[in-house]
Amino acid sequence: MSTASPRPAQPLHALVDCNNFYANCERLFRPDLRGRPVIVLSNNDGCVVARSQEAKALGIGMAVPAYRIRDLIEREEVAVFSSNYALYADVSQRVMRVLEEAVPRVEQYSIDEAFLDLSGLADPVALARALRQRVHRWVGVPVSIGLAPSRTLAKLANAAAKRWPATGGVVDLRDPHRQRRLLRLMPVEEVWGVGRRLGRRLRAMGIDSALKLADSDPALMRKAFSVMLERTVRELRGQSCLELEEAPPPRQQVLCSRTFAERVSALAPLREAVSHFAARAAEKLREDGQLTRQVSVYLRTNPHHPREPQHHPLVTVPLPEPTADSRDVLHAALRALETAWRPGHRYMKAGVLLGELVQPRSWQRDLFDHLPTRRRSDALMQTLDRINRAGRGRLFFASEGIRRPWQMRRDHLSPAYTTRWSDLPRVR
DNA sequence: GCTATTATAGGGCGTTCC
DNA sequence: CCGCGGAACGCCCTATAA
Repeated sequence: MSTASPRPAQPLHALVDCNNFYANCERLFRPDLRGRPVIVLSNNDGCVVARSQEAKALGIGMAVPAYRIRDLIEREEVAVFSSNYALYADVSQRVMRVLEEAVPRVEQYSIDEAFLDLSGLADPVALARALRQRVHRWVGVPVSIGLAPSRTLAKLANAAAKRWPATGGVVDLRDPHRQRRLLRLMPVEEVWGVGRRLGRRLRAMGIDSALKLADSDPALMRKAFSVMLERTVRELRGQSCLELEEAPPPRQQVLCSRTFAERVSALAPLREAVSHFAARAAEKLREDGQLTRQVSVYLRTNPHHPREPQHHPLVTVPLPEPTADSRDVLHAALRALETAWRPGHRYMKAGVLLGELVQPRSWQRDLFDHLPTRRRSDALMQTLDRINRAGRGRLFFASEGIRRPWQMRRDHLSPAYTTRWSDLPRVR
């Protein structure tokens, strides 16, 4: 009976994470900014969303409102950029391509991170070092790599690779003794899945380091907190609970929302904004190859001004049949807006949410359904998308408006170096 | 005066169904 | 017929992450 079946090799996860990604994207074509503090602002130039190492050293925090550090920016000559997602998405794709060419199992986890399955490799550390060098040479952005038997440990290994330059940007955390040594140094909030709130509650129980969390009783953690934290504890002990997902499950909702450049009270400009978000959301839906059965619209007044009248309605409109046609989504969104809007409020943000998504094949019209299907919808939408892929915003709906006083501010936008010929830097 | 965006998982609670 | 208890679900909220 006991023919020892070949035991699968210990799983090995690697996390590749780009360092200060947006800031380094902005520096790619600006060698004059090397060694200088660089920050990138959120949509509408509101908050800091990325900082170069030099900017972090100045004490500039994540998500700090830009207006609060205006003096510091001026004094230290910090280079400021509006976020340029077209650029970051393009650089991201190049990084991912390098990884995918070298490793068969890659899961892109976010715009600047990917998990790799390196199980069974003879010398994964050598591969990691080679990858790091390759991305730097071919794309130009620095990355750090952490290796460990679980994803949560790989995250911590990656954090260590970033924190200690002597590691050469690669940390191998396969050895249990090394794991414990690193976990002891890591504050519990640095653990993946532990945020500010959980961190505070854990500290109140005397669990202040990653090591103490790893040494806590998983069953107890499940009872006191949630299954998520139980998984985290197991992962910290080197037991892999989160597997690589090469084909991530289809998205469950599509959201398109934005803070306005100016507060908006009147219905007319809100109609334009909601039309715009609805059209954009439908476009994303088609990129995904999905259909929606439900459109919601929400509005927000400024919660930072509690003395103004507050209103944050969310109105949902079901659709008679699943669709990815911008006209259907737009029409439903405008109907929802009529219900949501109340006069006498200064709205600062609106959003369009598509829910109840379905794959086209899994949905079949019932035989006795006599609803008229709009014919040639697919062809029309394909044409619309093709034209707009060549340059966003070439074709749009009249209800989106032309003046768009609500449109976001982007006062420090970098040129489209990688996606527009006319913005290519010239070398003389 | 200015305060991000998009997405997911899970908890709590009320309703409905059996 | 009623009432009970649990499953299942919708809805809203919180927490987290990048």
